[in-house]
Amino acid sequence: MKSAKKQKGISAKQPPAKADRKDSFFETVYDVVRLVPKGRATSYGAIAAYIGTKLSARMVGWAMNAAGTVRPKVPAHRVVNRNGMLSGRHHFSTPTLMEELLKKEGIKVVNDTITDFDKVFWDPAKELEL
DNA sequence: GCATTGACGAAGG
DNA sequence: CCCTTCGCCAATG
Repeated sequence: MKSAKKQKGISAKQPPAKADRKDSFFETVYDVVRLVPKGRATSYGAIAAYIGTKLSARMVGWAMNAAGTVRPKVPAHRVVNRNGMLSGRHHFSTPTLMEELLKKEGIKVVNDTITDFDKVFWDPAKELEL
């Protein structure tokens, strides 16, 4: 990341690690991810687009960072980047946990990438028909 | 309070 | 076609 000399409102609230269940960008993300059916996967951009902040797909990733801290836990393993790569696998308990979970759900993962991503792809904006 | 980073994505060279 | 840069917003140092 180059230089983002931009900073607006200081953060007065703690990260979603507390799971305050308050209305938050994160909460919406969690809700959508939890709606992802088994054997399917979605992308950060798809979720962001569904929420309306497609330009901030990064924030979705940030929200996922706290996915394991909220209850019930969010199936973050079903969320991958737009290429279908398990970019977030390194953030799990073990780097292999993510692909293991996906494989259990019937998703083929090769080289940290979902082979049939086109088939398992689940777009909330389409499936849920915003 | 400013600088850097981050589980992304699209556009430009 | 591969690599670099920008944008976005929030958190952390």
